[in-house]
Amino acid sequence: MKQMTSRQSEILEYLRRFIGREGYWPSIRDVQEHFGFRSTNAVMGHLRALERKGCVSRIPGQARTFRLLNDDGLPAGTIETETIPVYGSIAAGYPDRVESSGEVGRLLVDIHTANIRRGGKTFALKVTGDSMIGAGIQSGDMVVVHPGIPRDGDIVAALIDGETTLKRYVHPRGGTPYLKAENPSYPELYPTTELLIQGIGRAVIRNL
Amino acid sequence: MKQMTSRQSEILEYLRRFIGREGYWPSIRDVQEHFGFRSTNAVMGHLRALERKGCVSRIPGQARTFRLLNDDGLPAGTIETETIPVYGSIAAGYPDRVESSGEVGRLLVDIHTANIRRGGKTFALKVTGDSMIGAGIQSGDMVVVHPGIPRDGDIVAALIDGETTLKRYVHPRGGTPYLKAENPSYPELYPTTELLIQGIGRAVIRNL
DNA sequence: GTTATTAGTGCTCATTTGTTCAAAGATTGC
DNA sequence: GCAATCTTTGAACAAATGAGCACTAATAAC
Repeated sequence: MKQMTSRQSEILEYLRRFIGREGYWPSIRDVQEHFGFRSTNAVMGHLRALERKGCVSRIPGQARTFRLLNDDGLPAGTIETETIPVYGSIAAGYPDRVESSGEVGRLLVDIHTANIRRGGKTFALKVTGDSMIGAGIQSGDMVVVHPGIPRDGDIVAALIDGETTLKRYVHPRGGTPYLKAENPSYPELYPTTELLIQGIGRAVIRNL
Repeated sequence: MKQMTSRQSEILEYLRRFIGREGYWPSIRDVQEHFGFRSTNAVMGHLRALERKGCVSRIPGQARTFRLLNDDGLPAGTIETETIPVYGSIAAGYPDRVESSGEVGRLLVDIHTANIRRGGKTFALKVTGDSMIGAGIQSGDMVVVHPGIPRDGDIVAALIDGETTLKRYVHPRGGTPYLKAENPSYPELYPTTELLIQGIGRAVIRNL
């Protein structure tokens, strides 16, 4: 992004605050009035400059149609976030994202914090039991889970006998994969009928 | 929120998607065109209904000025979030929120997930060491910390000898408070000169 | 049947709003 | 000093846009 004059930053900042506060964009005359200009053209000049410098984009001729752009020229103001449904337990198959059956809440986090990619069918589970205590996952913790193919050592949400459990996925070279609890008092789980991995654990969130 | 007809939900959903996709609100005629109405008044009718039912609010006579409301009648679409600075370590006193000295990143989470209140001087610490391993807090975890007065049993970020440590705060009835690690190989820490509590741990976030 | 609600058409109108032309003062760099 | 850019004024215009009136049709409620 090119160098901006102080006046131009002021205008940009006003736009940012306005949309944040009101939820819609200001009109040219809203900007004019706020800065005390006696002509709308003062605003126009600055907007042209901001557009030229790639900070803002607009739809010509249409009212209150701004877009804030960042350095890459992509729509900004939006740290990439995801709204993730939280399930207490999952019965079978992938949980339907729209359906709220068993959904006990939602969490909104940015994708870096949750360690996920966008647009996936990410979901979260509320952990019960102490089988993963050795990995620092306690009862009541929330685990963010992303569908995918697990690798040896990943913590996964797996479906065994119609119920979801959180375990470590172990896949020895040349052997068959199994599940391992991180607690000496729990046995290893070898797949009897099938081993359905619902997702790979990406993050743990705990409220203290 | 009162009962909505299916058509009204369609309109509402279109508004939601439009602002999410384009970043600005549609005009009445944008809505008209999308639904194939032959009159703008069809849209007006639905908008009046949505306003009456408290789903949407608008500024009369002004272009593209919507506000989505949720059940309480408060502006929606905005789950309350906080952008929290992450520090690797904190030297002394409260970290300056604006200053990025020692700031190693930021995380954006909704206030329920992070278990915090709005507007506070919340910050996060990247944990090093294994002194809290017994409480399920490992090296590399992020701990969200909120300033306040700790109670017995809280996990706190405390300043001891010019360095910040994460420990459990113990305050026996009638005694002096001290800090306790959740790891048998660490000793209890009794305040020698002073015990400055920088904040109370509210949440733990770990990337797997 | 009557009444109320929802869903629409068709048209007109007034205002909001973006845009343009012409011009001038201030500031900076050469 | 002079050119270039930034900043602002002032007036006028045309398109975009919300809003109102009259009327029709379907559906459900009483």
